[in-house]
Amino acid sequence: MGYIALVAAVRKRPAAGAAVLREDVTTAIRQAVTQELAAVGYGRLSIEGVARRAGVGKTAVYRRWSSKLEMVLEIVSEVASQSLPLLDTGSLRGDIEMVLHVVSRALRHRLASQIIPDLLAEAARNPKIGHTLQEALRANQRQASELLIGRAVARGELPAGTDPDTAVDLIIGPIYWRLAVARTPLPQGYVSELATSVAAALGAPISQSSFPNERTSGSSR
Amino acid sequence: MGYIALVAAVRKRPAAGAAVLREDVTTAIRQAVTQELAAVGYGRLSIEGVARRAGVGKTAVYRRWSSKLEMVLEIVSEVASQSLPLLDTGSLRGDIEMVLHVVSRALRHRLASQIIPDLLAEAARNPKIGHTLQEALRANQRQASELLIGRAVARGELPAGTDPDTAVDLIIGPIYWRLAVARTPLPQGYVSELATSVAAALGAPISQSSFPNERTSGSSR
DNA sequence: GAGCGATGGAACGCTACCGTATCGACGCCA
DNA sequence: TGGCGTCGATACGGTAGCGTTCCATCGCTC
Repeated sequence: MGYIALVAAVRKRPAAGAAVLREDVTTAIRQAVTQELAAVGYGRLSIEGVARRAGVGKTAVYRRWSSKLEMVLEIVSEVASQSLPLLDTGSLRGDIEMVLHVVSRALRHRLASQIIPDLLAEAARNPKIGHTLQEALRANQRQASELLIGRAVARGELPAGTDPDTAVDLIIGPIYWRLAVARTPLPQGYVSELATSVAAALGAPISQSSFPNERTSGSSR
Repeated sequence: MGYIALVAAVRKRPAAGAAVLREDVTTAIRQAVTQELAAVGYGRLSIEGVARRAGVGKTAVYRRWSSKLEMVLEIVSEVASQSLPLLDTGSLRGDIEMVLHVVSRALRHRLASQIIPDLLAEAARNPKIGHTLQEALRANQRQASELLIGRAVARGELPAGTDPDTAVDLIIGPIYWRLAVARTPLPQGYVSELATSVAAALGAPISQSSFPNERTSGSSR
């Protein structure tokens, strides 16, 4: 079924035979899955519920995916693996603000802001989900972070040793907390100010500790 | 039943009559709830599962709470509403590092790191849970933030207008993202460095509009 | 010492889903 | 044009949890 679903997703028809999975049914199911995920979460999501919401028979679902896990993984990983563009704005602060805008727009969408935390929580207890999200999101993220930081280093805005993982924490953490966890509305100018703060945070690691503190021993690069 | 549960929770005995809710049974149920929450999440948590895990009859559970929602709310809000001490370390950076240590220790506990994101995700779709967590966590948080920032302002480390909510985002966001979302292990010295970065972030908000981009490297202290 | 009432256990009828099977209808492909 | 295979529908037996009820037991309070 992984095969069949793939074929449908890619919008090609099977080479031989006839009578083909209908594209519109597949689309309806996909939509229903995302809506059900937002409404009841992964834990409570049921095949019957999805079929009901999509207005199709259970058969149509089982013909495409063999289990709820497989179905959800295929659908969300497709959405999650899109990479963001990452234009070069000319400054670290500008780059960060751009990323924050993109992320905040995404997290303000009702479906996304319910589905993402739910799946991340589920990932903590289901290794397969964890692995898939890891692949889809983290790799992407790290790549983006390295690009963004590489630029800043080239510009002389950051020291060469800056850790991309920590940078992701500093950039994504606050906006994610605000929108997906605390769910507090953003005041005017919030993203812009946050960008400034985060840029300052990245620009001033280690530098000021007057104590004999340990340094980051791990993660080279 | 709220009454009976309350009585048991407060560890007082009913004034009249006899034959009382057993404290050890109540404790066993509480433990089972937290374990079930971590294992399967709120969405899949079932009364039967809790009773099974606690080694008690369903009856014992229903005698204390009338529904899974009420049960979970009572149990988690009790745990969540404890406030952290917040010693004055003498500097903003020190205060932040202390908070980060406390938070990171809490989030590294297996149960907490699974239950908290799960409940927060659930809160996004269940108003009662959202409200309870809001009460238990956010109020506490804001108070702590105001205290911490008030001190820094008094020391002259921060300008007077600093927004406590944004401060929470900057302080909690990165460590929460790291531990509860990305679930990446912390390298040596991470918390200390993060504290420095966050202090720098807090020290340089808004400045972007008025001042020509000061880089906070040697500013504080 | 008496009895109230909580205890675990078992069973109740009920609902929701599971995953599978079978049906006639019909559209697409060879 | 023929037939393959998907379509929605419906039904299947099975599992799980719901919330309630009844039970004999036994510890605590008076």
